[in-house]
Amino acid sequence: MAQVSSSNKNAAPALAAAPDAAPRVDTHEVVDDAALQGLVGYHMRRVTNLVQADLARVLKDLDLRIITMSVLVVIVDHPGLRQSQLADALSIERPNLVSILDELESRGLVLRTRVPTDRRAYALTPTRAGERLAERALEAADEHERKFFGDLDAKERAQLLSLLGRVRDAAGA
Amino acid sequence: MAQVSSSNKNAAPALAAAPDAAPRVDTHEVVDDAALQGLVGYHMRRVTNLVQADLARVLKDLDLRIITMSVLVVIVDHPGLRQSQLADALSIERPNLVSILDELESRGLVLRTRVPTDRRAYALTPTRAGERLAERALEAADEHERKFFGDLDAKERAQLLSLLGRVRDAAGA
DNA sequence: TATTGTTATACTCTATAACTATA
DNA sequence: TATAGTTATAGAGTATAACAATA
Repeated sequence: MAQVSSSNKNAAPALAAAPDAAPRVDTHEVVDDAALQGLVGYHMRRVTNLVQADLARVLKDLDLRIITMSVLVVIVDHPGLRQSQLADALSIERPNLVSILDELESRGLVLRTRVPTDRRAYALTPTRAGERLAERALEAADEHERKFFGDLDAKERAQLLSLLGRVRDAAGA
Repeated sequence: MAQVSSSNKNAAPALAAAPDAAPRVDTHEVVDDAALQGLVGYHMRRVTNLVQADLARVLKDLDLRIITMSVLVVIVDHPGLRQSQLADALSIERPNLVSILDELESRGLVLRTRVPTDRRAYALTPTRAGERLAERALEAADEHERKFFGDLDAKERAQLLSLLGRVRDAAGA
């Protein structure tokens, strides 16, 4: 499907193409990324980057990064869970959770308390401030999502989620 | 749409919920990310990460990163273009191109040659080795894409691309 | 032996300010 | 003055190996 140089509008006729004289683009014309547009993953990455950049900007007002918001919201939804459960739920590596939780704890949003029945583990619970901030963060995220997905009706949004789900399943994840 | 704690299966009846006693999850049960699943961007990011991680793994066999492959492929498709044209085509910042081109040049895949009419600029052209590697990289990327998008028929793939395009356009990009 | 949380580390991607040489 | 390429730097996300405490 994807082929190099299939899109070059300056393409010279085959006869004019000398062995080492590839058709050159003009130094001033606008150049495209057509050679990559056959790759669905390329489009997914570019659109996702746009969306994530805006979400990051929005959450900055609440002093949250995307991953920090995700962690806080899952803790509020599942108070008492262990760090390893949280890492599994978000598919992030356990080491990467540590500094995130350090920050949430030092900001008084989350508590780490020893699990009596397993003294290796910590139970994570939100404080009232953590619950309030999680709510505000989800509201901000919802408003952000309306900006990007508001043009899609319910059926189209479901279609997008369904297609994404099938791609995820194809990965064997 | 997205609401904290809407998905907690351990939710106690309202009357049993004391002010500071949130319903706790069991330390052993599997915890989900339901509190974030209302966010379409969250699904996009997770699926995109899966796809990109596999592509990165595949391209490693050719000693290419995703961004390095993208740069090489666009140069092969538009030989003679300037670095600023390339940066615009891929929506990457000019500074981030420099080390990528340094690497491609030192590996003998790309040439930087002064533009006679504008001595500030460099024209980028692929070598024969660069052309060959670009072709192999696109073949590897196509095979990788079949793994993830092969289950979708042509219509579904077009649907996915169309929906992604509308999200991109909603962003004003 | 295996698991929980931790430390240290590294790689990738992205972004911005400021410099140089040219225009 | 503006632009092309560059340097330096920083932040964010992700990943792995190895350790101490505990199971």
